[in-house]
Amino acid sequence: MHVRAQDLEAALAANGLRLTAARRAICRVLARSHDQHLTATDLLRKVKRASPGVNLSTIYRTLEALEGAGLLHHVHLGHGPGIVHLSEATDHHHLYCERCGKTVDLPLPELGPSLRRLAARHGFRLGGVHFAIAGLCQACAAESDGPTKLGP
Amino acid sequence: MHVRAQDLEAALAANGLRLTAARRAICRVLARSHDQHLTATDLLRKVKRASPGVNLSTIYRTLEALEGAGLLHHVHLGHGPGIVHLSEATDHHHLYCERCGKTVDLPLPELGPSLRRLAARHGFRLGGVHFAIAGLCQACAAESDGPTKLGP
DNA sequence: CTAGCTGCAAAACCTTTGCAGATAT
DNA sequence: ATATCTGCAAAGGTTTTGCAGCTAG
Repeated sequence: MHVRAQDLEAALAANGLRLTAARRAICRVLARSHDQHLTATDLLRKVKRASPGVNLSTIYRTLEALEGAGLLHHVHLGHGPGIVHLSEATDHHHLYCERCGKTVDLPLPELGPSLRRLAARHGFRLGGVHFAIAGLCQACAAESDGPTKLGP
Repeated sequence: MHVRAQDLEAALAANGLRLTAARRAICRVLARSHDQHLTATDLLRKVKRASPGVNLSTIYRTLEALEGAGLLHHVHLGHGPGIVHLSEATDHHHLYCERCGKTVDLPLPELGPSLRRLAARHGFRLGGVHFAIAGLCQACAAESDGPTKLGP
């Protein structure tokens, strides 16, 4: 099983943060959506179903608090808004298709020493998963090679 | 030697685009700054030294035209504005320090088969250099491990 | 001549911030 | 009781767009 809303709430409390209705609602949505890629606005829409009064700035401030407590990260897949990721789910990187936006989760163990060693050679330690690794998915790559292969 | 301004101008013309004073100035700055990481605003500042009247929207529109003609790409290192890269210089990827913003160029051959093969296993072709690979540079990684190691 | 380019101003987009009032502890 | 959190509204930084006039071809 995955992180439950109450785990998130407990962690908030443990970090000296207050448990408000808005935060409870946000934690619930986060726990329930652990396998999705939600933007702040997506999150607001879902939170509003339970607590209609919540404002987007509360979403951002709560995300900031949760991120500060190490409970989640935000990830940039490409242009546009960042998405939210529970920290338990940061065991994978993201492959992101620059053309169609498709993403593929890339288990960190699979990333293995290869990229890490390469980065280390330049004095870098590979960061978390804050930015995706961009490329083209199969479909878009094919389209890019022969754009009108099958066309009239 | 690297791409010259007149090469860029010729390529513009070859793509049916008009050669205006603003575009000439932009091409000159781009050619001269091929080894730098310029944002649109940086570019404007430099262009204005030769052509004071030029507007930021002209910069964006010209970059769009040049990008459409395959002459340059824009790259996102992290949060904040994108930077501009002549296509001839897209033979390297970027390592980007999430903390201090330092970047290191990573020759594509050095990226080697490792990451490429990993991406291929998921049906992806590693894209250009549109987004950087994020991590922590040596200094920031050290600081992150022992924040107050040397402090008072 | 006319399609395309320009400057200006205004908007779009995502995110952050100031403030006065409400709330958890 | 009081430090923290909230909603609202307004601003922030980057990029895009509408429009009327200018210019390259």
